[in-house]
Amino acid sequence: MALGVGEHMLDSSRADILEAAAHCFMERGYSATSIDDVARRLGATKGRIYHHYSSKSDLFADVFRFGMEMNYKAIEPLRHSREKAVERWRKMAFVHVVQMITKRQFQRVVWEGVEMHLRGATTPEQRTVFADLIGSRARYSDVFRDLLAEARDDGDMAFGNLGITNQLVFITLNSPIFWYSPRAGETEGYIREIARQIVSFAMHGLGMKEGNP
Amino acid sequence: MALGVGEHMLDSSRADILEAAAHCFMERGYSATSIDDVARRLGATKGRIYHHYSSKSDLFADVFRFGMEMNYKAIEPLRHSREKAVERWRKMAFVHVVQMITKRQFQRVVWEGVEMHLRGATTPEQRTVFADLIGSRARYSDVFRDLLAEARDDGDMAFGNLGITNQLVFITLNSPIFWYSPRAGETEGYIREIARQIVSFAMHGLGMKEGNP
DNA sequence: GTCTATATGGTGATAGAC
DNA sequence: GTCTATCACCATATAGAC
Repeated sequence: MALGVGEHMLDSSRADILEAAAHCFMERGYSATSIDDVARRLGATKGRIYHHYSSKSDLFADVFRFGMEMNYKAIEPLRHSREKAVERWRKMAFVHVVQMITKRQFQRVVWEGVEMHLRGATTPEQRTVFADLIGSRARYSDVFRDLLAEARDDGDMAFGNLGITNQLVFITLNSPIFWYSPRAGETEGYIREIARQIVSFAMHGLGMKEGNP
Repeated sequence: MALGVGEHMLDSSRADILEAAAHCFMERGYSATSIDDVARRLGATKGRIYHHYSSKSDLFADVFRFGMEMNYKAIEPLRHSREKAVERWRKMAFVHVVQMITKRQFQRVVWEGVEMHLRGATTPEQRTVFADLIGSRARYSDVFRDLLAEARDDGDMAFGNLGITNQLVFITLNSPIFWYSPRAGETEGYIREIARQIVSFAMHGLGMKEGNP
């Protein structure tokens, strides 16, 4: 029940599988992860997984989907506030980074899913499953990109090529999925402090003054 | 012979294998790449590969090694110049980014090698092979980090935590391995312009004024 | 719903011809 | 030095008991 999302809840059996799968995919990557690995982490056998998912790529896609749902949910309250674009961007960037840190397993899967798509490494059948996920992810990225454009028009940001800049910013915001490692006694305040430094770095790169969310 | 490195040249047979392997590992990742894939790309069979390398991880390690050798070679002339740290950092960052773009296959393998190490996904025997490679990569990163510290002492940069900042900067500089895609009629000037924008973004993030290498 | 087989295919690695 | 078998193993996915 900890994994409630949007208007519906996931039954706990499925939530357990998602959590275990996300963790395994994060640790070993899609290809090196076997269904047996996920089952072992669940303390079960693969029969249980195949009862809920028809294939490994189906399972992977559902983890991907759930990761994106969490992201949209996190920024939703901030998207349509009446503040200036630069301020909306700053707050959204902050909660995005916190997501990257606290939901690391799922965000790594999202990243690898995008990677697989960009490399064209997916099989034809996988493309159908992936299509709307990749679209969802692209639209999510566009939300941030459009705010950058708006903030530049407002004169609150200064940068060169919009597409490249958004790539640089996004990879900066996503980077903790690669280098952050949780430590004992990790507090919410500690995580927020890390996130603050990352957003600050990105904002400077965007030609802005300092700011504390 | 195009792959000459350091004081020695690689025999062309081995250079061909390295190039093909790098390309396959870039496209599919380590685990999803089979020796047959590499052989197919060579227009050969795996007998040829196993004559030069005793295992898949050995081959991967050699691609990793070669990628790092290229990196060290690229920054070597700049490391010990007598300019200020901030200026040395800027020039080294620039050639590093150009490497990321122009030697993308090898740099992706370096990235995945580091990833595999961080995830602890390597088998005990692989750790021995990887150990010095990871060390080499860590020292390479430290070269940049130490310059950041020096530049901050000089009063030429302003940032918070050194370790986090170096991670953010490094991931920014490395990012084209993920999003850059070569296009027809790609000129050296075009690549340098992209690199210039990336370094500029990073430098702003480091609390510096604009600069054109 | 979850388990225990088991069918099936692919992959790393080796042996031996040329 | 490269090729053509071939082996042994592991992983996806299924079938059917409980």
